[in-house]
Amino acid sequence: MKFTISEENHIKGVYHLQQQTGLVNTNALACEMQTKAASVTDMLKKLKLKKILQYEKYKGFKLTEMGKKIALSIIRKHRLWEYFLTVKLGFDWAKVHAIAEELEHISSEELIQKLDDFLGNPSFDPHGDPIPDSFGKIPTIKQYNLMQLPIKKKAIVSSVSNQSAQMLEMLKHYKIGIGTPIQITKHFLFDGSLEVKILKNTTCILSEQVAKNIFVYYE
Amino acid sequence: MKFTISEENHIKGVYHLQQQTGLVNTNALACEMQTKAASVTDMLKKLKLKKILQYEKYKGFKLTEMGKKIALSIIRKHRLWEYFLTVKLGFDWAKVHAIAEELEHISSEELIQKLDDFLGNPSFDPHGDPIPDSFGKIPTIKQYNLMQLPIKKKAIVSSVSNQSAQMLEMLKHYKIGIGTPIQITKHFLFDGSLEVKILKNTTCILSEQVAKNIFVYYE
DNA sequence: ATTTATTTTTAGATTTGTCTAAATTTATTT
DNA sequence: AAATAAATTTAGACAAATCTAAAAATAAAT
Repeated sequence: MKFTISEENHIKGVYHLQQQTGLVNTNALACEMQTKAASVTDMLKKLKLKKILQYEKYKGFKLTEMGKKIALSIIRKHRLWEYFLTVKLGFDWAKVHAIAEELEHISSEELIQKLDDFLGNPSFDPHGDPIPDSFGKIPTIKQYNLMQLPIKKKAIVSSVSNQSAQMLEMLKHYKIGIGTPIQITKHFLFDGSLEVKILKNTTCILSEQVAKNIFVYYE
Repeated sequence: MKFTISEENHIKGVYHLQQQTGLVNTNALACEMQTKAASVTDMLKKLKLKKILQYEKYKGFKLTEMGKKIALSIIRKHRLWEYFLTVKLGFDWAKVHAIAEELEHISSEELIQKLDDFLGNPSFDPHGDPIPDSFGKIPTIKQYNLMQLPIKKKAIVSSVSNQSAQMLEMLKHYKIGIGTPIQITKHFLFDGSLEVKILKNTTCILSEQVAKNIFVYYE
């Protein structure tokens, strides 16, 4: 089945929200999509008709199995293109998201399969987010946010959840990126801030607010 | 200035037609665009307003200088993507056009500049069509792949699109490189293979698969 | 349990790009 | 030059995707 760009964006938006909340409501999606509630309602009717989501008036909605499959295929495209843009074209990781938002709507399945092979079938994009395979399966590793990481335990930065420009700029300054080895050397109980050693490099202090948006894995 | 996909496609269509005819007429463009004359008229009004084309009712139309610049930037994108799809992703050249029709509308200028560099600033796409540079300047010689070269016609090897190690090794063995004078002496219809004379040197047999990756020019 | 507030949906308008059918302009033929 | 044909444009309609403003349903508060 074929979808418009707007439909695809809505499907992706629902997927994103239902990851956290289970059932999604109209206002939340309107906010996520930077549009109005009335427009969302219109789109919901269309997507229900196409059996992309289960939707009862006034009662919230969520994707059907088919809807989920479509969402994952769009996310797969998005993340493969992000990988291409940073690793092959040398883009700064802060810039790739907007371009991938366009590229993810290119329709050819064969293109994505060949791109995947060309990139060496990566499992994670440059932000550390997992890239679903062609069946929609998502690779998993146990991730912990920095606040949960035991003190002195060596770990690898795997992703960053708050991708605001300010956040990315700060991490760039500290030379913290995906794959950076890291270790907590002190935990200040007063304000929850952490002293963090970027291995083979300097040490810095991160606030709790920042730390809980940085994810790592170990072993 | 920003354009919709439909506007961009019409600009490209006008450019293509005016290459041959100078002034373009409504029906011709309608045919080119697989649409109706009335729809073309609507679009012409819009593009005239945006100063993309000179247009007098009932009297035909052609692109302004600005219109030409835009057309060339779209053609540039199209051909760079075609190059990417064949040379980097290994697509069959027959399949790349449709995909490039979508990719050419991705808007980022930085993307195209980086893609161009990544591909090594190629001058011709895999069909031998010239790729305009970022100023809209078009390289002049036309390239043909060996399958398209008329028999007995003397030509010069100008580029090789499939740069796999095996390919390069084979070419090295036959002493075929950029600038090598070459001539087709026989075309075996059975399997599409060619008997090729490397001038001032030996003769060899090249499979169709190899031949279509070797580009030449003549005169 | 009413009233008030919030959320969601409907109703109707707008924009973009397309269409058909009719009218108009230009070109061709007799 | 008048009649006919072809090309082009206008007028009006339609679908998609959005919006505003008002109505309806649900949730929260007194």
